[in-house]
Amino acid sequence: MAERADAVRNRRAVLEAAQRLLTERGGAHISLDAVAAEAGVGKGTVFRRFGSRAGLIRELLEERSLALREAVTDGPAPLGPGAAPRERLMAFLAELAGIGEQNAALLSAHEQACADHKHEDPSYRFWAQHLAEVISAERPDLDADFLGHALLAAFDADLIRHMNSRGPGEFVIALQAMAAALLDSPGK
Amino acid sequence: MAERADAVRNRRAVLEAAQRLLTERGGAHISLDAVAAEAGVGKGTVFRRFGSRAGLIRELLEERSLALREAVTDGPAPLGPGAAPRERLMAFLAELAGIGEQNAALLSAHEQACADHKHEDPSYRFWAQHLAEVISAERPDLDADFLGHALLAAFDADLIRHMNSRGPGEFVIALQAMAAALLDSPGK
DNA sequence: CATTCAACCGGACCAGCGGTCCGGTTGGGC
DNA sequence: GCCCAACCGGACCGCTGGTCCGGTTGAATG
Repeated sequence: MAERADAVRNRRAVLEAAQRLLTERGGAHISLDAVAAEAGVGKGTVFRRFGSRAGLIRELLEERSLALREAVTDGPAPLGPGAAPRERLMAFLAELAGIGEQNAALLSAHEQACADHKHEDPSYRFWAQHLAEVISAERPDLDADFLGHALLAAFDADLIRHMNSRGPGEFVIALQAMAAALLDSPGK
Repeated sequence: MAERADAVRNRRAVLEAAQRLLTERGGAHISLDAVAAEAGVGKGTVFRRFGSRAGLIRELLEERSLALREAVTDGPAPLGPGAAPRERLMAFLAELAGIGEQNAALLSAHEQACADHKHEDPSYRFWAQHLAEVISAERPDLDADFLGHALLAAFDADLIRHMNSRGPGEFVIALQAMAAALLDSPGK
């Protein structure tokens, strides 16, 4: 037996409650007491399901980006393996930026909760590795590993907000322009 | 009267104690109780001097980077106003990276304490503006403002640690290579 | 040097947090 | 219908950032 019915029900309730608090209230001050209360559940339940604050945020983020992950590993062009590396990179950045723009609060919470442990986060690992692969495929002479991390570092909640204040979509545009400049830079 | 003698003494004691805790102990778990105790001072004193945890970290960081700031505004080449923009950019990145490598714990603490308020931090504002100016001087066609923030975003404590694990100085090299690629990218 | 008082100090205190624990409850296989 | 492992709630703990106030001290003044 994998998981009892009430356990499943509570897990979903907690995830939805957290999402609700995160989007309705502005900041990322989401306390686990509040999440438990909003979910109509005891605090112990939250911790049994998710282990810790970081675990909850992580799972929330993973849920949000699951579709993207699948599209990348075995979806159609331009995200999937069929497309050219450059197209995959641009499409991936656009898609991830879309998630970022619409989940700024979640990103903030993630930065705060998982600070100094990004590399253990499966979502982050996947993103970084995908970026590195696709950059390396297009430009084997560049430091693809570093550039992947650097591009992800640009998904800073504060920076996204700053760019969004210029207008919707400005973040994606600037990010893609930067990636294009890197890919088009003259080789050594 | 600006500040009483004992006030000045305590301010320095607190700053030094914080620095000591930050470098001696690994993590950024530096609690203000601990800082006060290490400084041989009451907790109230810490808060009266620095307002909050963020204020303390901020001032610490500012102290660390004061020399760099002065060198940039009116020092000699390659940092100062006399040098060519490209040289200034590279030298500035190298210098800042040096600070970053040697103060990883401080950077972590800063990220954690000042998250979502970077733009209010005077040090950060100065850095971002300087980067934007110098990038814009070399490549007016690029989005210098965004690129400045993006370059600073790469000063992620986790990323620095990751690069340092390859070997000393690897972070600077990769960072400068990225900046060079951006500056050398073909115009539109 | 004595007086005076605003600036300063220490640490008790508070509210809220992440995380633990355990006595009671319940789902579901037999 | 029985039974027990899985699950639940919420009281509880230790710690943290931040506040407050009665007592102390530096230094300007005469």
